[in-house]
Amino acid sequence: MTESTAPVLHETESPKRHDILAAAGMLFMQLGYGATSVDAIARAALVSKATLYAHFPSKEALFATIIDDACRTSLAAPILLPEDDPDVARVLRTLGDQMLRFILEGRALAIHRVVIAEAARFPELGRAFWENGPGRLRQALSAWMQRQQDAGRLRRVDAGLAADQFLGLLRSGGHVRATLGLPPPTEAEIDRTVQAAVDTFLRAFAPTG
Amino acid sequence: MTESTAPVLHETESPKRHDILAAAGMLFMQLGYGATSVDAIARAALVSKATLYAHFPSKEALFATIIDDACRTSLAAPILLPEDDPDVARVLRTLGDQMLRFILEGRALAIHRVVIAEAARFPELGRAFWENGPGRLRQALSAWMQRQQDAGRLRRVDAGLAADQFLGLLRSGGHVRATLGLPPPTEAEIDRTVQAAVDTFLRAFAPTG
DNA sequence: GTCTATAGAAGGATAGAC
DNA sequence: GTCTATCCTTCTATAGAC
Repeated sequence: MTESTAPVLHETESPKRHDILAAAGMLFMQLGYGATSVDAIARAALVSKATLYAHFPSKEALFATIIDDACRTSLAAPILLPEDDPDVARVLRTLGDQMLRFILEGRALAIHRVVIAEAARFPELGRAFWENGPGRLRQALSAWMQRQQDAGRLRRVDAGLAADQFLGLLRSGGHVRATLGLPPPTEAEIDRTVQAAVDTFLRAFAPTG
Repeated sequence: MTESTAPVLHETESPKRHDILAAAGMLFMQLGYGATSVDAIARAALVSKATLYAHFPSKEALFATIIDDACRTSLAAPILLPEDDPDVARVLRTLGDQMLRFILEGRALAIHRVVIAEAARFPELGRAFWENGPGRLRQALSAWMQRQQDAGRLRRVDAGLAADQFLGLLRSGGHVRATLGLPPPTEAEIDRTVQAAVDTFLRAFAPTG
């Protein structure tokens, strides 16, 4: 309190600890849990293994810390759902575009894949991923759709189910292939997928009138 | 030729080899590549490691053989798409029901997860999974939809894209959660998802008339 | 083909000096 | 907190007898 005026959020953040987290994060994401050795992490962080074990009790704990943190920070993409925009199609197109590009991009895809890979050994990571990523978006989108229904701009249906369906339409095709390591969709394909998702969704959920 | 009348398909299939494949298949699916040791496989197969290495040149080769084989056989669920049934909704409901239950069931889900997990180390497995599973279904469904369009029972659109969308609607919600190790959807939720997928799809793709 | 026994390397984790 | 050096286990893979 009396030493510094700098707003230190994590006073436990030594530089070495930061280096370890950075190196381990990269290696775990790229190679997975099993194929990444503690030796390799220490080497990449320019740190001895003893130092690593002074900061983290085990390889498992280090992995869990990193992935959990990555879920909390890297998945928290800003969700753009302007309440007052009456153009439902435009809002969905913008959201779909951002969301699809985000989950196809390197980091989010790497997190997704490593979490699926280790969901058996680290069940809590599956939950952390869901709650910070897809679940959060589903929640926000569902609430938005409910309000659009109340405003008469969407047909009245189960909002949670409708949100799931719109997100499912976005993921259709390209995302499954990308998680399997196959070539990701091109820019043009992404645009086409988003447009098609919005079209299909609105054909099905436009207000009856 | 002169010894036996039994129709032997694979004469290279010794009983030990079969035991090894069975044991390794179970362990790899359950624990993944890294967490499964050759020792454990040999023990479970009641075979020595030397015998295992007499049949397979390496752990990697054994893994690749097993997963590739699993993709070819276990993913080849029969695709029921009766050409002559004019009731499009019924066909889609039947297909959706089978498909969704299949990809949520233990074995298919285990294969999916282990392939995603090791897609970096074994890129060819990602392709094998796609081509024998989702890709095959997409292909069949796309062709069926094309013919339904020709018969005037569906609106004329890009059939491949429509197939992707229907499959995306089916996967929406439950499947993503299941791959993350979260509780799979209940029977009732599966039914609801299938019904909702068919409803949304037909609302969007019914013939204009 | 199949076994027992073991080589040889790499894994995670720690002791002890500073 | 950080290092060097090392411990013990486990790993993949093989040699050699049968």
